[in-house]
Amino acid sequence: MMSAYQHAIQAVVQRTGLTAHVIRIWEKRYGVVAPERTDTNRRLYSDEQIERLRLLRQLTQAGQSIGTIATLPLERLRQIAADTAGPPTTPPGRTAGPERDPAAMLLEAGVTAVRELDTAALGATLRQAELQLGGQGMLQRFAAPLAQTLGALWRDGTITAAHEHFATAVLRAHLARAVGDFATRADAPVLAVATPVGQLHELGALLAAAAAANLGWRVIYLGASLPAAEIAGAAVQRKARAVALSLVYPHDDPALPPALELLRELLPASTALLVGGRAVPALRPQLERLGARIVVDLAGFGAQLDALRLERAG
Amino acid sequence: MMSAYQHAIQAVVQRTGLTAHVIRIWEKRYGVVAPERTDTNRRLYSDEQIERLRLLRQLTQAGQSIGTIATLPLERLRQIAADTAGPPTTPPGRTAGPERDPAAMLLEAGVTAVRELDTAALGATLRQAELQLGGQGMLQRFAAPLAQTLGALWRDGTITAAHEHFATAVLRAHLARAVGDFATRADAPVLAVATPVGQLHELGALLAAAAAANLGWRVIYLGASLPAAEIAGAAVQRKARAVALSLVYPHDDPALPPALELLRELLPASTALLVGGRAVPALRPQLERLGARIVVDLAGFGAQLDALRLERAG
DNA sequence: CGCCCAATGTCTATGCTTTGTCGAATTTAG
DNA sequence: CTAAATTCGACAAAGCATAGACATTGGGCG
Repeated sequence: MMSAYQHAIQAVVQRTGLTAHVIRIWEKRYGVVAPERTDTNRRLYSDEQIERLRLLRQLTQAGQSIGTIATLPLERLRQIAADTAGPPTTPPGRTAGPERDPAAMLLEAGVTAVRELDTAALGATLRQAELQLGGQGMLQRFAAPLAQTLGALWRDGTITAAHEHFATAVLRAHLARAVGDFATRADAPVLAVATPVGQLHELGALLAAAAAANLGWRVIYLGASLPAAEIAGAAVQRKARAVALSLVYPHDDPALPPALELLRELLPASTALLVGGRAVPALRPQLERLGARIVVDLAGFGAQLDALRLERAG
Repeated sequence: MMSAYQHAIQAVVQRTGLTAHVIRIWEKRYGVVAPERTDTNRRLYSDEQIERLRLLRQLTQAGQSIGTIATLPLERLRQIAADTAGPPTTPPGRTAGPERDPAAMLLEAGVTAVRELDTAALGATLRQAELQLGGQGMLQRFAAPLAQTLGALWRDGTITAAHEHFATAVLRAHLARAVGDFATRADAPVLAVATPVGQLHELGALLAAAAAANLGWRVIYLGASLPAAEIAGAAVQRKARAVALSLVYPHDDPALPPALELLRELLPASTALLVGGRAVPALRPQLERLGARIVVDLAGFGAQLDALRLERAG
């Protein structure tokens, strides 16, 4: 998703919740963005421009007037969004270090904060990551790798379950905030995200939830370890277009296959089933039989969501 | 930071909870603030002015008269607000609302949002509660009762586990944000919050964590279902002054008493053990023998924390 | 004790600004 | 060929500002 691929205006509409009319008039009146054009004069937006529009919408909904924020640079918008949401007392004072890869440095800082069980430091690092990398960037280049790294450190005993729980709690808070912040359009498709019974690791599910929200879906995040019937019930109640599951550990829980079976059975055929996580390879035959869509990483997940949207739209 | 950015009046309305009318009339009658103006005469407020207005609103709601505090310097307002917020915020004067209790209405809205799995609505209600009731008020009069209510509705089958998980996830995000955002002093005492193995309900623990953060503690939130050794390890690593446990369900887990025993044994004597939750009565004899401090509600929890602080300080 | 007034929040009326929406005429995609 | 995008112009809804009226409340004071 961080590709240089250019999006048509309709995609921007879906991701931002703005109408095409508003996007064009903002461009005309305030010079909000200057999209590329095709040979035939269609607008083509970059990911960065989309993020900018998304922030502008978020801020105008928070009471800022479009006329005055329209021309501010992207980082400024991110910053204003950050302290408009949070308390005014936010003096992070942290300065970016040397030149190296920002994501790598942030990761290092994150791991250190987790080792030291330092809530404030981890929170600051997350905010920093969002500021420097943007929404999707924070997810794909910071949060997801951090979760991976912590999982590895936990398995080899370098950190304890307490550290892992701690990190989960803090990450959770930030990711969940992202899910809620994206005030999407009322007609956006609905996605339910959960983890089946016995699957206690919920970071993957949260990453998926945040990524989907970022793509303009309305997300119902149900948390970890839910019975299939409950997941299906929620999905049906909200007429979800899709259900996303994260399967991480244990890989070989005997309760898992029947739960998946039951879930697919209880869901209407029009509701897609997306499954991702470290435990997926072992279940591949069953998943394919059930018609589940297998997700390999966050970028792939985004692609699947886009595809789903088109299927239904067409 | 160099936030020289100026906000439109609508943003001030959303961030202070005042109406535009009141903001203007306060300016006119008392010279509360002197916002910049645009070329077209619109008001532009700085972050500092917004903070001032927010404090003024908070104080007038606590019974102060606007006329007498309108012109006080910002420093003084902060100071008064800090004093006023000290005890459980019970505005002495105008307690009897002309309409119904605002907390009750918010609760109703919250329950409805949960029933409908509406992330945005629940988030909005939470923000509303924080604005109307203040930090501690939101916790004691909204979040805690909401958790109670949802627990009851779940036990009698009115809502499903999915609803409960959903609500937990959203509440978690908001409460955890409160934990992380509080800019606490580096010398504040440390509190570790968790739930022992087998105890999956973490809302109580989160409420405790948020309340403690609100009172100026540095909180390490470890989440649910952690082995005693892990909890103790984290507490020792960070030299926690106290460990808070929330015990809700099951009441009669046979693994619980030994876990508590072990935890107390692993913790240094200087670390207090605070225990609360619905499962506490059944364990009272053991808890008393262990010297644990029993917490009955959030207000009591706050009192215990204050006491702990004094003990060590004095 | 009762009356009046100062304090304070709410509401209306009027004139500008700002901002979102719509329609029409064309062009392009699929 | 139908659906969607583009530009341009016009329009209407909502928001903001000023001034002033009005309702309520809580004392202060005769």
